[in-house]
Amino acid sequence: MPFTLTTPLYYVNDRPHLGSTYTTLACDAIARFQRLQGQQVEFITGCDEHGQKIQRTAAAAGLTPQVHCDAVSARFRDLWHSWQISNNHFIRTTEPRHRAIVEQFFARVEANGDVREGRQQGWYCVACEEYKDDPAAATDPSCPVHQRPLEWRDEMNLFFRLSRYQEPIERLVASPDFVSPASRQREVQNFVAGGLKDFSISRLDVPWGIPVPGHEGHTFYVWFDALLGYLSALLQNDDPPDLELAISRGWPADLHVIGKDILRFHAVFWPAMLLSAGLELPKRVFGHGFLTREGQKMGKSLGNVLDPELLLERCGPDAVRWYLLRDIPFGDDGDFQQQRFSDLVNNDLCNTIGNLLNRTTSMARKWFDGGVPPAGAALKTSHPLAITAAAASAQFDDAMAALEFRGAAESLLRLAETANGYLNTQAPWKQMKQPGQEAAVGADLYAVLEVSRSLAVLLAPLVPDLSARMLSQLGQPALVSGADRETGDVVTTESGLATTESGSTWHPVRQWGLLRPGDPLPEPVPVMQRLELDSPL
RNA sequence: GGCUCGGUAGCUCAGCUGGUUAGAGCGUGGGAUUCAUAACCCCAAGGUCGGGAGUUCAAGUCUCCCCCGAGCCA
Repeated sequence: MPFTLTTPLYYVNDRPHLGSTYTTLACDAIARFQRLQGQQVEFITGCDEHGQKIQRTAAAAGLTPQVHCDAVSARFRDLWHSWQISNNHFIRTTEPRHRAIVEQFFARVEANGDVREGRQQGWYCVACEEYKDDPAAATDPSCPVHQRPLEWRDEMNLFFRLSRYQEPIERLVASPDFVSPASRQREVQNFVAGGLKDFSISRLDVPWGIPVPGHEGHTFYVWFDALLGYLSALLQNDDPPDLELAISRGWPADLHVIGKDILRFHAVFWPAMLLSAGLELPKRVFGHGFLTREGQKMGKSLGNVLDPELLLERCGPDAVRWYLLRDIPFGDDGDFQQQRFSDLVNNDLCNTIGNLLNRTTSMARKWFDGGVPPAGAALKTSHPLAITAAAASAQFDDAMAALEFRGAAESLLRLAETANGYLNTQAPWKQMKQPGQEAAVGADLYAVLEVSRSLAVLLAPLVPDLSARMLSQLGQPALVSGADRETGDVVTTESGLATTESGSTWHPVRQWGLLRPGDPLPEPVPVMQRLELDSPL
């Protein structure tokens, strides 16, 4: 069974922003972590492209919806590519195969008696694509989120009988692992406890949508259509658009990572839809927080949006990935602070980790004939640094499995600090000046080199590029954690080292003592450039 | 208005079922050192734990009230 993981399917109303980048980066780290452990991963992202809002946005720009969607979704695709996101699926809900999946799914739901006609009356926010029930301000209501006037709607729609699923959904959201973090779970439980009402799944007079079979004039409500994108995404390129086939490719999802604003759709509506169609439920829905910038909401009106493309260009992928994953507790809201960003990147990545590698390879080359020193006593797993490294790596795994990127990063930092401290205590540069100490110095350096290698190996899911650069400084090949893992080719490690565990690029290189004494080390080059941000991003 | 979270050093946060002088990292100040990306290592200053009352031998940690921030629902 593959590990199936999704980002939200991003709405193509606007260009990608930092929030979607954050979600996607986090998912990428998870995907890489799973792959490195030998899991086959189906990593899904894509775009949600239907709905009245898109229709209007396109019209306002003088474009047809299709042209608009093509342009914006290409932008998402390109952005993920330039961030080296390792998704192996990218679904657009305007693809023909998706339409077919939606039709098949709907047929199941309808056959199950869960579709009825009903009158939908109320104030509608096109920006939210949602009805707002706010009888209090009925005179001149506006959307609390978008601060735009609501539109009065009164039409016959198709409804999904969500109310039938009150009990199973209650049970589902009460189970401890389904919705996380815990604070969000309570939120969802309260919502469900309030009683589930049928919700409309079609719209009249919204041509930019998938027509509802057998219901002239109706198109599917964007959310109904969008959620199903997770299923159609699973189809491989040459697959016929068949729901059963899609399912066999990796359903149910192991994890939906979403922003907290769309929790209800994923934790309540979506599971009910799946139950109705007789499909398995996703195992986990994780609602992460939002990013602010220097304490303020990012928005066009404030003119303080942080453009992911610019950020990437000026700072590189590693810096941003590290900062976002390391500093913001995953699940909580976070604040992007430029000073802190550069402080943490420079401290953690350049000073603590990068410099550790740099100083150690430099000494090893200088005193041991340009290569890895004789290991001596440092080859034993009972070496203090070997013990510390093993503990750190166990902590790292636990934290990553729990989606606690921050804790994972910290375990690595502590390891690097220990190694730096070890060097300062042992002071090989002093010891080298005394006769007969080469063996002792060699062992110390070897141990620290091994710590550096461990760090490089463990960093792979969080900052794959940096990991590769570090390994290269150690004369080792990069780990393959990206979507190219999907080819199934067994990746040989390096220099004849054991590659026993099939399918895993990680376990074979996670043992202590794999560096071979005498192997040459390349000339030390800083693996991480310091961030010198003299102007605001 | 109801419900739910949070308010701990300048900043980001740890502090489990209440129990020695409240912790970490960053930032700041000082020291040591030279292998290294002005890096590393060590030390220090800095908090009446949002405010008030209560329970207790003992409260950041429990109860109540209030203030502030965020969110969900009305």
